[in-house]
Amino acid sequence: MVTMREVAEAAGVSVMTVSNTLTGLRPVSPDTRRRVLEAVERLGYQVNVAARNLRRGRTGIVGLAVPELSGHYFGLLGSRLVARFAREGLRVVVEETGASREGEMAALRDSRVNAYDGLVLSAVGLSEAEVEALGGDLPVVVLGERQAHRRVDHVRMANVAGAAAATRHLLERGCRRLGVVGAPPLDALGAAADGEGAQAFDLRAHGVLTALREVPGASAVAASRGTDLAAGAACARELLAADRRLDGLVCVTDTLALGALRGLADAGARVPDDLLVIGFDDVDDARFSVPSLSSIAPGHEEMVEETVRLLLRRIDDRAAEPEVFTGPFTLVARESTGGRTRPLQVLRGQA
Amino acid sequence: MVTMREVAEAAGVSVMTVSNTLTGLRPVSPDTRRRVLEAVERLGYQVNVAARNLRRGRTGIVGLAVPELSGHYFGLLGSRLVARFAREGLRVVVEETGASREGEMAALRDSRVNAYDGLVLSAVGLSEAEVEALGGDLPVVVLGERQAHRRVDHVRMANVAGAAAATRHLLERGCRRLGVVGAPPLDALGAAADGEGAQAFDLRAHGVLTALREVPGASAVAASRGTDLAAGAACARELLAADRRLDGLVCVTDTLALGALRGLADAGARVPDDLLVIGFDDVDDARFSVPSLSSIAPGHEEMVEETVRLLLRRIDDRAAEPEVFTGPFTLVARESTGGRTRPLQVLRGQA
DNA sequence: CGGCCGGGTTATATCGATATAACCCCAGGT
DNA sequence: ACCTGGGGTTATATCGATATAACCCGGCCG
Repeated sequence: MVTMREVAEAAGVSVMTVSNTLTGLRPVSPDTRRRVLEAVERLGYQVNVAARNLRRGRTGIVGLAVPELSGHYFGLLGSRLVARFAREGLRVVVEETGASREGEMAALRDSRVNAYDGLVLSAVGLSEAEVEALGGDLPVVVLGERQAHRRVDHVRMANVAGAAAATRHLLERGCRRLGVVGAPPLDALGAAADGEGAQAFDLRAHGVLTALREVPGASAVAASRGTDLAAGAACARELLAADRRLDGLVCVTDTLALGALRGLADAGARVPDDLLVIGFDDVDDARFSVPSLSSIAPGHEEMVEETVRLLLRRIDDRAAEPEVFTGPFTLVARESTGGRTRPLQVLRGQA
Repeated sequence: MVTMREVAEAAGVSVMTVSNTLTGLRPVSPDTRRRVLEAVERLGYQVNVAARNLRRGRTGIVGLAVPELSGHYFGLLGSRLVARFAREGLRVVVEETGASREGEMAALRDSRVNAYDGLVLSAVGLSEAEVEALGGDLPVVVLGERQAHRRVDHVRMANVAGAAAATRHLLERGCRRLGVVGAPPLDALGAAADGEGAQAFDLRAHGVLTALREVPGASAVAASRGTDLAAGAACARELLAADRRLDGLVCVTDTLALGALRGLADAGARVPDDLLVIGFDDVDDARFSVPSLSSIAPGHEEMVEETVRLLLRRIDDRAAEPEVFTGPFTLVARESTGGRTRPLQVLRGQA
């Protein structure tokens, strides 16, 4: 490995002059600059990032901790964040938490031990207080809910409002006997959803309830068996078996909804003829499933933008006042709720 | 940030003794060990990875360069690789190449500049010679084709054999007028697919041709418009519009196949009643689409295992003899080729 | 005409860990 | 009794870059 010292000798200057020409932190005469660059080129010099990091105290790496990278939503999110951070000259290390407390704690520890410049944590297991405690002075932006004290930067979706809009969409189209896929039993929900430790899914279920109460005679039952496609299919079959007259399905994620479409097909139920289905996240696949899936689009662009902004801000100033950003949302009606193939923008709203 | 020196002072020993107790590289008496660990605990010491890296010349990070993380296949692959490398104590930095030469060159450069311990490169744009030249002495494992000289470690799929098996599956079920989604014009294929710079998709198309020639009276036309869901849908519509009597569709990836299912639905064609569809990759969604998608499962497990093994081996020994590993494959027949909902393992084969 | 200023450059200390070699001391072999 | 050996420990050099302060020199101000 060719070092700065060798470049310096080749160019007949000191290492600091080489450093200065390369970083541009201090002025260098045009003549020396040329000689240095020429030597750099000739020797094929590349900075040793480890040494630079040691001295600078920065690594140029941020962590991204998500439940699992292969999910529809997190794949999308990861992809966008990687691209966006790249524009800021930051690289992204991916950690998978498995949506567990241990996984999230490991991600935080890892980020500190390896001195990442910051961490984007999609938190489902840890509370804000725990994140704050475990994170120490590590810059962290949390994606998700559970913000009780607002002492950590948060980027969240319009979960309640979005889910309510989704539900109203079904109700407006005549649904009265709803199934909710991916939510805890609805009667147990009240307490959790309003208060402290509510998860995104709880909040979405809460949004469903909110909309449901606006329409007399409308009812809903929930089922939950996980977050993957198989879970969606299983829940759909379960709900349909329990109530053959079900006429609408609100799924708390598109992954669950796509699985549910499969489960309904298994059970011989036709969408949208027999019942309507709507999801949440507006992943790419929603536009291409058969039937195409209506969904709540949570402003991916804005959320990514804001996540990056907040993390950079905090890296820059650890004492900055914590912010909570809630993305906008858009209801996208497609075939699964009786719409046409081409997406129809029905409603745009804020939390 | 508390340093080793402070721990040493607190424990009344030298920094080297602290280092030794922590790394375990040299023996330390039980008594001192206890004192050191106690001091570490009390002060909340954590090693400075930048300093360790500088000294050790390793970073504990490997790069993973894929066209885009949000694709079905690459999300799956990324997820598995991240998990698998984690077991080896390695973290993964994701780079998106956009399937372009420039992106792949950037990934290689980045990996060298940042001194990753190695790089897993899903190469579509660069030739092996270019990878070798640009990579320098960086340990690299290439996922994909184009290995001409076998001087770089490769992990590949049974593209030809797998695609041939997929095609035979359709032919056995009576298809005679096939469409190939994601392949270049088939008559232009011969030259490219046998020889040097063949891409995975070319090889799969080649496999289709191989099987096709075995059945007199069978024909195929190809269409290609990209690699995403929209491309799959567009190709399917295009092929069907050109030949309404099309009775089978071989798609070079599941993403294209899932898009194609959508495109066929748009055109009013029923799968599997009017025509059969098969994909390649066996992504999660294939099991849950409607109809569920038959596919070639390329031995994800083995490929990931082998990728990690080869990279670790080369990190350990840059002069090791380059290897090419070709994964096994399995044909999974589902509804889209007239199978039942539950997957049916029809054929297991090697390249 | 002397002192000050600032562009341009350099030597040196420093970041925090690890490799190296030297040291001490006691057990065991001869 | 002496030498050898190795467990346990330490001081110091080192990894490769950057921060710091000092230096040189020509121009400008008073």
